[in-house]
Amino acid sequence: MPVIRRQAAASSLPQVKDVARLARVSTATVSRVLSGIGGVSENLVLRVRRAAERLNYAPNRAARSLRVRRAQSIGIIVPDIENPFFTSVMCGADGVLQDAGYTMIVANLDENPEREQVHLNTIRGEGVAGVIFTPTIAQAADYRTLQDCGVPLVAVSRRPHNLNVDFVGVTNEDGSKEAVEHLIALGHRRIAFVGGAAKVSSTQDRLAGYRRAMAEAGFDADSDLILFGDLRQSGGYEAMLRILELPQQPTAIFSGTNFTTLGLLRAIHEKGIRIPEEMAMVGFDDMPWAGSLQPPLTSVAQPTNEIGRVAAQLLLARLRDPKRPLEEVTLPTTLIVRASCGATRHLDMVRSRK
Amino acid sequence: MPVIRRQAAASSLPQVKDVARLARVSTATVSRVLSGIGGVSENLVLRVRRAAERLNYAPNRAARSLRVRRAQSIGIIVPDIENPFFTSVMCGADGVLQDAGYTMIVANLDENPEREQVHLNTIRGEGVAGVIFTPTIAQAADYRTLQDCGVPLVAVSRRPHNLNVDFVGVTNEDGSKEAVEHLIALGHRRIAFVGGAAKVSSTQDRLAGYRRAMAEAGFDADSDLILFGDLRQSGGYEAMLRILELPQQPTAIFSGTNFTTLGLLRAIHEKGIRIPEEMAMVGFDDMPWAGSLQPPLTSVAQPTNEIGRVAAQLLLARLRDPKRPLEEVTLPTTLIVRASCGATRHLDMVRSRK
DNA sequence: ATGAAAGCGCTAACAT
DNA sequence: ATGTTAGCGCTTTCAT
Repeated sequence: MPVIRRQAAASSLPQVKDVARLARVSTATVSRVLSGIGGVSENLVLRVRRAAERLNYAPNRAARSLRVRRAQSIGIIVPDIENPFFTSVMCGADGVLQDAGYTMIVANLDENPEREQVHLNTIRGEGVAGVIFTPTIAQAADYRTLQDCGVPLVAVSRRPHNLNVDFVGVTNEDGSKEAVEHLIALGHRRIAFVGGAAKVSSTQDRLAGYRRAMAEAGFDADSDLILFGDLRQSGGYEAMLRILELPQQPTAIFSGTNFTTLGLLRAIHEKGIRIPEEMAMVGFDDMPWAGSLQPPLTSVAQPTNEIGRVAAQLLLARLRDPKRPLEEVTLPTTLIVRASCGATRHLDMVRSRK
Repeated sequence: MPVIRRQAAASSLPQVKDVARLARVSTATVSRVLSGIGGVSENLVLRVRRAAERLNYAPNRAARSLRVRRAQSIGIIVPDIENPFFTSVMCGADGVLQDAGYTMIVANLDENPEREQVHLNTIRGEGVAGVIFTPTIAQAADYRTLQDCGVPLVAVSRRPHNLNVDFVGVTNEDGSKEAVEHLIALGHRRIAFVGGAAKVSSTQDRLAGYRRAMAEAGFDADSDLILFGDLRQSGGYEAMLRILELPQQPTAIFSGTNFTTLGLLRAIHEKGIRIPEEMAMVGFDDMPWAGSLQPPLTSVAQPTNEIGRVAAQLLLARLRDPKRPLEEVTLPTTLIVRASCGATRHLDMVRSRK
């Protein structure tokens, strides 16, 4: 015998069947019109469109996701949502994704790797159509679980280990080399490298650029002068304190990432060290306010918005054609010369410190 | 007669029924255990938990959303995802929401009000459990559509017009007054106010604080000295150019929002004006690098993370109890004195410019 | 070109 | 305390 059920409260939202009734067509036709499949007479298309508009119809995305077994959303996993590099990347991706009708589910790891697993499970449960992420420390297996569900992944900024994914990066090594060569051209010989997280590919590539520049100039890359912080300001701050305790000080510092640079600056200001006279400086990552820093920062700028845009485009391309070959895009960096490197001063002044 | 249907490809994801089978219970029991309703024997709870873990089960959130007619996600609508104020708020909200099992759907208006309507429709379609937003220009009706669907709203930073929602703000007026009084105490009489977007409540409150400080000190608030930019650096930059064309220059500027401050600074640096000697400055909004700016910026700091946290908590509270009275939380600002206001110099030097 | 209806995976009402 | 099963709103197959 049939079970008697309480009727759920009618949704205040219009549904396909409301649109269908108003347009005097079937729900199938409404769906066909609104998803733009085609194969519907012009007449009905018009009626359906009008009805949908009249009712201010917004399709229930959960129902759609359930039916097509894939959500119209993509997950963005960022190590730190407060880092301007990542927000700028997100902003670039957002524009592209929004135009394609995707929503953006943002997972902030907040430099807290335990969160990664939780987030990945949630994202798997969301049935997102794809994921844009920046690899943190150890995870390949977790991301592979997503891949096994057929969710395409695009890595940004850091090259993931043991994971076949599309990738968007920049000329980390050449950009760093150019920056260090610039310092060398200004007369510096003892140049420190302060990287962000030591193990990520971007840091290693930037270190490689530093080493190449030093080697080609015939200078020692004194291992005392190679330090690592993390991705917060504190890492740079502490690195600077360590540098100040060195028996033989560098005359210049190349900083491998934005927050490290800010941390270094903070320590330098606290100690009253003058830039660039006592310490010259170039930092990887430009920031919208880099020109208003004390002093204006010479930096290696990444095309951050473009990185996000390309990442989103790669994802959409793969959604369209899952079989396409893996793609790896490397975008160019730009050395922006401001005052912190000392390029605007006489070389003698820079060198006088030795 | 029954219609023959093509079987959809079996999902590679485990489902409730897989967990149920493995645990030798019904799907209802699995659901009860995993959603923590209670009323299940300890024995079965254990078996279900174990089975779910073994299968690495992640519930299909779309199916759940469809069934309970509400997603486990909340929408965050921000005017500009690249503005550190909003990212910091998002970060605070994220922590709370994540712990409560919600995902965060981020909609970036990118200062583009047309996008707002599109985003609101999408968010309505997502069936989010709630929305945290910062009102932009004109919208009340659009947001009301959401409210009519029973989606609770929390406004952040700017008070929305004609909309009954929970609200998290800061002591804009008192914070600004304190900042301007600080400048007055340093001997300034001609103090300019450069606000962000003129029409939003936060700008107006900050202007009110400026006016009160000036009035109480018995100074004119010369209307020439009250300017507005927008929420990008360019607004501040252009405002500074206008200030420089004034017949009688101010000796100090109080800037109403972070990007405006950076824009002002950029113009000031370009013109080679010395801060604070030729122009003293205090800005609303602290930034993690405010101490590394040129010169270190005296600012009115908002507890940005806390704002986000409180917003999320208000939302969760209302989800628990939709009937609770509307709440309005005002968090305190803090004046952080650094060098840009000239507090570290002699008064005579500041005043000497007149 | 259009419509009827099954079924996506979950939850909760109802039955036991 | 546990199980059975309808149905959330959509898309899509199949039938016409």
